[in-house]
Amino acid sequence: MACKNTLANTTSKLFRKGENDVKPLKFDRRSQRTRALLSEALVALMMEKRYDDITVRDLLDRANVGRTTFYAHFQDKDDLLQSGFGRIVDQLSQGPVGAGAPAGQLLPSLELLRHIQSHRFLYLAMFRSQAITFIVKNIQGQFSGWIEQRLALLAGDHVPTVPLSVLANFVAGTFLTLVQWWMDSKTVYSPEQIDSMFWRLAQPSIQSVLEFER
Amino acid sequence: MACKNTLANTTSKLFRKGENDVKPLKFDRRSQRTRALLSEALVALMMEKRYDDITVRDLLDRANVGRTTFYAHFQDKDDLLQSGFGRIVDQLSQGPVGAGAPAGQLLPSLELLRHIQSHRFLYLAMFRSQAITFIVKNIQGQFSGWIEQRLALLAGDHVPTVPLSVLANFVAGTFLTLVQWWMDSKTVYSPEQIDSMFWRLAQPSIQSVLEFER
DNA sequence: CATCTGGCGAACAATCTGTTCGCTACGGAA
DNA sequence: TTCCGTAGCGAACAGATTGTTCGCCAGATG
Repeated sequence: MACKNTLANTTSKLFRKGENDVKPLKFDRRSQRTRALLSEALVALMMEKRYDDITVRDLLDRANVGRTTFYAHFQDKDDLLQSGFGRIVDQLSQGPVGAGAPAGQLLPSLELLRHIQSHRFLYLAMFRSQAITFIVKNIQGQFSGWIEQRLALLAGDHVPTVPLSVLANFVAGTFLTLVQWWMDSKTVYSPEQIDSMFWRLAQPSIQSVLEFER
Repeated sequence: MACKNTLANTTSKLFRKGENDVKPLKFDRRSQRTRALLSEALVALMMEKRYDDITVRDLLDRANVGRTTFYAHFQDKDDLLQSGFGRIVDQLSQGPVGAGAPAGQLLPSLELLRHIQSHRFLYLAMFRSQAITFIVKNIQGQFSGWIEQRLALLAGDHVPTVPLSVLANFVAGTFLTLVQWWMDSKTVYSPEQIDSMFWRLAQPSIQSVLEFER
């Protein structure tokens, strides 16, 4: 009802995280079981069909959960998605990236890649099943922000040959494109290999644009 | 009904282009008017809300078209989307890219950018309103394919430092990322400017990976 | 063992989809 | 201009989906 008015602000749901639900449930063992079952069901279904073709009934059947129960825990199908992927995004921004970046590095890519690998199923579902573009865009936006800050430091009073925001966007885009390729790839690659590829791809352009060594 | 079974093959609709509809309409002036109105309405609505939140009723109201009329022309909301964006994709593959590539160029980026600019509204809607990821992915896949072929020629019997498919994907990804940034950008850039940025970003990495001049 | 709370199905109104059915009116050719 | 074919129209329809309410059951907790 309320959430139907997304109206060009598709990320609005990202912000209505207030747990002011009238009937939230405790951390009973049963509750946790239900939430876990539903999340797993969603991920599993997202591997099979597009997100928007997944009906609540599908989730119920897959998770073996009653209709009432579902709506006791989540307002919405989107809410369930949120609770799963939103947590991941939060982990990203507060976890390995927000803190762990060694300051000398543009992007803690290796940490990120390891994180991604350890949640492979989730990310697979995220990239496979489309329609979650807003999450990807959100991530890309965050990455761009961080990178641009660091680039500004690197550039100093240099005048880059392309706008820094473009360069930052480029680096973030390269990373995410590579991750998507990684997810879809048949042969298995280690995070280290992907990380290596990433820098081999991104580094030359960065150097060139910033006019280092030239 | 039939189109609900997309089942992990989200691009299936791209291929059921057979105009074997039982009741296709002629090129009557009225028909064209209706189709145009509906297409415009879809694009307009996609700028306002996410594709999946757009209801057929919305389209009808916006386009001032009767329910029956809609289903006389299109099987589906997805079908309408198809008829709009599918045409664009076709133009891309058979038009400026398929033919016009000057053979020495990895990607006829400038032609593409001009094409995009001349259909700005459509591409804006396409990138703004998410959930059309499959189209973007489709385009990216095509681009990757072309680029990889040309890269293979360039590389010769060189052993690149990253798989060629990754490099191709990277180039295509860089292009599309840049286009998205272009669409979202406040300040206006000419296709020439974007093209210049694109090559400044992509070229160094390509050279580096292929180990030219190093 | 008692009770408290989450889970359950049935049933509900509301909405949306895709179709059918006559009727109207516009378009194109005589 | 006239006339016929066809596109467009609204109403009404069944079927599906959403989100809610209502008792009732059962597992968890003390």
